[in-house]
Order: sequence, then structure tokens, then C-alpha cells
Amino acid sequence: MTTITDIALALGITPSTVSRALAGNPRVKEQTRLAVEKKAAEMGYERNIVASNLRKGRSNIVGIVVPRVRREFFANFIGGAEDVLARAGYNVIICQSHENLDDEIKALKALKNYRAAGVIISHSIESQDGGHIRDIMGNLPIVQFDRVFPDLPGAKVVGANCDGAYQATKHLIEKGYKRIGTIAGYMSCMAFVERLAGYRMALEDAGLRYDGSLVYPESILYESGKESARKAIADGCDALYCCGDYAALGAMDAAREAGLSIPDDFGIVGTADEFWAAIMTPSLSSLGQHPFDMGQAAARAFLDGRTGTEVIPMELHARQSSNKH
Amino acid sequence: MTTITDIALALGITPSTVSRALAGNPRVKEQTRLAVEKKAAEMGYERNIVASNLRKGRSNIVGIVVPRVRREFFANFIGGAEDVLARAGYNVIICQSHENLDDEIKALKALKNYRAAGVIISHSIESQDGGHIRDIMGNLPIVQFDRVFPDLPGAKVVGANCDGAYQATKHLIEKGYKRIGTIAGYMSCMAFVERLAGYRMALEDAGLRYDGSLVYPESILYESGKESARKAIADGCDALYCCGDYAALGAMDAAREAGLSIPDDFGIVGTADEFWAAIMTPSLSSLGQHPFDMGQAAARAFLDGRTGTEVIPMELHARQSSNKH
DNA sequence: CACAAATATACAAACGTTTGCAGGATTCTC
DNA sequence: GAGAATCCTGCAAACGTTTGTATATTTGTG
Repeated sequence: MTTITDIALALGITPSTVSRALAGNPRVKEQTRLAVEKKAAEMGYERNIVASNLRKGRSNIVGIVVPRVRREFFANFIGGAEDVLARAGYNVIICQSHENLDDEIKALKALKNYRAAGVIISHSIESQDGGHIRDIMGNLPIVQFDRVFPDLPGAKVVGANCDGAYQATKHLIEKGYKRIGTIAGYMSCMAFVERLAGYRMALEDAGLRYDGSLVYPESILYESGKESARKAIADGCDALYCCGDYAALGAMDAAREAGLSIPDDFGIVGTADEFWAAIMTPSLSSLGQHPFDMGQAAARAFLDGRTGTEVIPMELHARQSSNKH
Repeated sequence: MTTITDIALALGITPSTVSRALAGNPRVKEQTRLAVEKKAAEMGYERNIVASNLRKGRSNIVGIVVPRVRREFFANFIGGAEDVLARAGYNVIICQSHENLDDEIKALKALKNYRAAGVIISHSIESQDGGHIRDIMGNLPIVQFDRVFPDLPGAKVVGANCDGAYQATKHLIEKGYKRIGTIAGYMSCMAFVERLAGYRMALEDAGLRYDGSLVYPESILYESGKESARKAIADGCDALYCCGDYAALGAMDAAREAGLSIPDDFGIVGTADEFWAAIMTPSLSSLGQHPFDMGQAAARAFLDGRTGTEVIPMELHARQSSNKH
């Protein structure tokens, strides 16, 4: 592997000049810069990024910390972020917290240790606040997305959760459902808290009473969605706004098992607009997020050093599962 | 940030001893090792991994190069690989080739530059052979998966493509379909070549003639699947084995648009067993891969320095789309 | 032509670790 | 108790960059 010293030797100059030349430092003469660049190309030089990182005390690595890569939302987010970060010369290290505080801390420490240029994170369900993030990362740029701690400074990219849930709930009301519950997700996440607020607002704006007993703040996995839906049916609900499509799917199955027909006896709206929502039968109405766009937005927020909160719109895709006649 | 020099100073010893102590080198006395460990913990020391990597000339980074993270198969694979690599103390850098040779080369160079400990790769569709991989990575461990170049040495993890396609085709034959085509995928990938071989073998074992004109070696995306299926229908096929579920979905839509009923007029089997295959209507028969397991297997192959080819079984999930009466 | 100002390069230290070699201390053997 | 063998630790160089400061070179001004 050729080093700047090799180039310097070949040209009869010093490594420092080579370094500056390659960095485009205006202190080196045009002529020598060209000579250096030519020689470097000739010798197949590639900057040793590890040495560079050590000396500079920071790397061109951006860490992305998510609960799980396998989840479609996060995979798409990563896709979007990687696209714009790679174009800007950054490399992306992926860390999974597995919804687990310890793993999250471990990941953040590893990133700190790599002198990552910044971290893009959606915190685990176990994390109660952003203290550990701030403690570990110090004043490194942090971009939070989807699940964000408002107290933590730095950029944030979130879906229009409140507005989206409002739309979804309003849609159910307009379709004529009378007793609408919600599978609300864990209240430790802002995203879910906001959706609940949107749900409530829609009810109240329509002159309906908000009833806390129709809020099922469980996980949004298939099984717990099904379980919550059973309770909702027992509680007399005729519709559910679900904060996740898998929970919505569970709710569908619960309704069917209870002998209810969808959408006439029971209406359902999910969230995320997974690919399959449109192709199943009955097709599932769902509130679409834009994970890929969010990833791009988060990456750009990092690159530009922006610091506010960016809200990515969500739109309702009304389909059969909520189309009461 | 405390360094080994700080610890050495605090204990009145030298950095080299501290380094050795922390590395568990048997050349340092038990007693001093304990003292060092205590002090290190006390001072909140964490090894500067960048410096360590520079000195050692290699890092604990493993690169995973895939066409796209957003694809379920790859996202799940990465999930599996990350799980076992993280447990072994490695960090994972994700690179996307976007099915593009240039990006793949760029990614490999970046990984080489980071002195990655190894690379796990599924090559882009544009890559014709493994020459560039070998050229760039030199003798670094390379694990290939799914799409592999047989000429490239090193470990390989693949699905049982031939066997799987055989099962799928045999299933269609046994269900009574008479003229079975295949949406075969690009022939630049081993995986697809093997599946085609399995398809052919199943036909011939059943005494049916293999007809090259019923092989549609196009991409396996939805649109091209639909297009290929239109041709297949025009060619008189009554069933298709599709090398991807999205292509299978396209085929379904093409059949429906042609007024054929599934499964009675037209049978379809897909590949990958995406989540939605089971819940759509009619449900899609599909050949299940195990991307998460493959990820784990690939990571273990890397860790153990294994070098053979590991074959992960595929199983057929027979559902409505191929259930001719 | 002398002196100042500007320009271009060289020198050397630093980033924090690892590691071959050497040397000091301890233990062992006869 | 002398010598060898063993055990620990220290010294110093190295990994390849980057960068503050100093020096050398060129240019400009009166």
C-alpha cells in the first residue's frame, strides 16, 4: 500500500506537502498539487482513513441505531439515509438495539469509540429518556427520528403522527362507525403519544366523547393486536384505529374469529401502509409513513447541521377495511 | 478521554504494560493486571479503537455489501448477520451496490480502506465475475451469499436453489398443470441458474419436455413479472414458477387481466415467501428462503474462518395459488 | 538594492495504541 | 552463592496522517 511518504519520496518533497496537496489546501502551489495528484494516481494511492481518523480525532462514519433492521420501516429508513450519506462521502454503521437499553448503550459507546461524525437514532422501547444518549455522545451531532425525546437537543425527523391519527380517526367517524377504539402502542414513545392525541382530537372535534377505556396501549405486534382487538370487541367497539399494520392484521383476525364482517360490522385502519396492506382481502386501510423520505431527511439534517424538527406528512390510504356502506 | 498513558502515569508504570495487561497478555503479572483493570475501570477508560486499528493494521469492522437494504431478503439477512457478529465484538458497516458495479467497487474499496476484518457480499446484477472483489480485497476473508461466484475462493452460503425449484415445479406438475413456464430471473446470477436447473430437472423427471421458449429470464420485479406472464399466457402456459414473489404477484395480476382464474386456469408459485404471500387472496404458494438463518450462517462462517459452501434448505409453502382441483 | 510582505515548502510533533527487543528482577538448580 | 533460567516490565519505534510553526523562496515596493 502506497503512503503519502512514498509519494513525497518519489517527488522529492515532504509528506506534509503531499497531505496538503491532496487536501486541496491553497497553501500549496498549483503546480505541485498537480504533480502530487498525478503521482498519487500513478502509484494507486488511497488515503489511509484509519490513520486520518486517528489524527483528526473524528471519522467519516455515521452511526444509525435502530431497534431492528429487519423491520420494513427501519430498513427503508436506512436505505434513504445511506443513499444521501454515501453520496456525501460518509459510511454508515448499522447498530441494532433490539428494543433493549443495554444494547443501545453498547452501540452508542462503540460509535463514540469510532469517533463517529454523528448518530442517527430511533430509540429502543426501553429507553425512558435521552440522558444516556447525551451522556455518551457528548456534543456529537445527533439526529433523532420517529421515536424522539423532545428534551434532547439536535435535529428531529418525525411523521405527522398527530395529524395522521386525526385523519384516520376522522375517516372512521365519517364512515359511520360509532364506538371507535385505538390500539395505541407503548406510551413511552412520543410517536404513539402524539397519535393518541390526534385520535382524541378527532373524536372530540366530532362531538364524540373520548373514552380512555377504549385505548389499548399495548405493543403493536400481531399477537398483541389480536388480543387487544378481542378486548375492544368485548368492550363494544365497532372500529379500531391501530398504530401498526401488524396489529391491524391481528385485529382483523380477531374480528373474523368473533364472527364480525369487515368492514360492515367492524372497521379497521392501520398504520405504516406496508406493502401487503393493499393486496390482502379485504384490503387494509392504512396511514402511510414515508420511511425512505425520512431517512433522506435525517441524513440531510445531519449534513447541513440543521437542528429543528422536520415533520414528514402521513397520508391515509382508505381501502376496504374501513369502507362501511 | 483517558488513555493508557494516563493509566500508566497513575500507576507509575508504562503504557506498554498497561496495553499488555488490558490485552490479557500472560507476560504481565496477575497482580499488576488486576491493578490496571481496576484503575482503568475507575478512570472510565475505553480503548481508542481507531488507534488500535491503525497500529494493528486491521479493524473489527465487517462489511456487508448488498444490492439494497430495503429488500426484505437482505434486511433479514443483515439482521441475522449483525446478531452474531455484534455478539462476537464486531461492528457492521452496510454498503449498498444498488445493483451497480461502480458502487460495489466503491464500497469494497472503502471497506478495504477501513481495514475491515472481512466482507460479506451478495454481488450486484451488473457484476459478471468475482475478479474485482478479489482484486480489491486481496486475501481478506470474503463470505459470499445468495448470489455467489463459484470461482471466487472463500465461504459461501446459498439457498438450496436447485432443490427448491425442483420441489416447486414438481408440485405444479403433481397438481395437474400441463404447460409450466418459469420467470427465471437474470442468468448472470448463479442462484437463478440453479433454480432453472431444478425446474428443468423436475420437468424431465416427470417425463415432460423442457421447452426453452417457456423460460422468461427477466428481472423478478412486479412489472417485468407481469409482462413475462402476459407472454407466458400467450405462449399457452397454464402455470408459472416465479423466482420472486413480486414477479409472482405481477403474474397473478396478468392472469386475472387475461380473464383466467387462479388456481384453476392458471397456477403460480413464487419464491421468497414474503410475509404477504400467506395473507393475500388467493394466497400465494411460495418457496421459502431463510434469510435470517443465512445471515447467521454467513457470520459464523466468517468467524470460524470456514471456507466451504453451506446450503440452507428452502421449503415450499403450498397455498391457494397452485391448488388446482 | 534593501527590506517587507507574501508565498510555498519543510520540520517535527502529535493522535493512542501495539510490539520486538532489551534489561532488570526474581526464582531455580547444582 | 554463582550461574542459568524464568518472569516482568521498560524502551522506543512504528502505524499513516495532519497541522502549528519555522524556514526558505519568491514577489513587491520605495
